[in-house]
Amino acid sequence: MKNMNETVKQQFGNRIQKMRKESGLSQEKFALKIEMDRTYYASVESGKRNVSLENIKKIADGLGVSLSKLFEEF
Amino acid sequence: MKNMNETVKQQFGNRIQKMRKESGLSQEKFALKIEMDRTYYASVESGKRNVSLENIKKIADGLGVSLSKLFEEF
DNA sequence: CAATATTGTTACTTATAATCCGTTGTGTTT
DNA sequence: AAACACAACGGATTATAAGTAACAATATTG
Repeated sequence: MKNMNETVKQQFGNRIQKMRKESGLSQEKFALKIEMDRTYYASVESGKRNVSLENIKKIADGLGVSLSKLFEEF
Repeated sequence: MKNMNETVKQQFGNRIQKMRKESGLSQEKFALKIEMDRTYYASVESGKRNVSLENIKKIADGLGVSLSKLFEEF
């Protein structure tokens, strides 16, 4: 089993950071794209936020992936 | 595309309701199992709540499925 | 080096998620 | 009918997610 010691918040943050980087956008550009505050998005990426379903959806949409894709290794 | 007019909250509520019913547990029994308030869980199922990642995870665990499975049609 | 872009963090307010109490309605079983 | 199980709803309170601002720290580029 992977990521046994990581919280789901940290797993989620790591996952979206990886995908955002692959998209070539900075945190700021990405946050702007999905109409989310840059510092808030940064704290989500760093695993500090217990983000809600609607914001999870916003992020998935911004990354251009489905929720199942976003969570595929969870 | 399915569920074009449904909000993600409604989709999520419908999805977990279907899976919870398949498990044979009542809302109350399931809520007790995952240590969540019965009335709160009911409102999540009815699509009224913007539930957070940690509670999404709790529900997935209670249903015995991964997050990717939970979101597989999203 | 300086200048710029990008990310990190702290602290704060406000919006709302989450919890808790009860009540109401509906179906079904006896 | 009563008794029971289950689900839907309301209101009030508490906990915390969401959103914002200022500034620090760390790359990256010229």
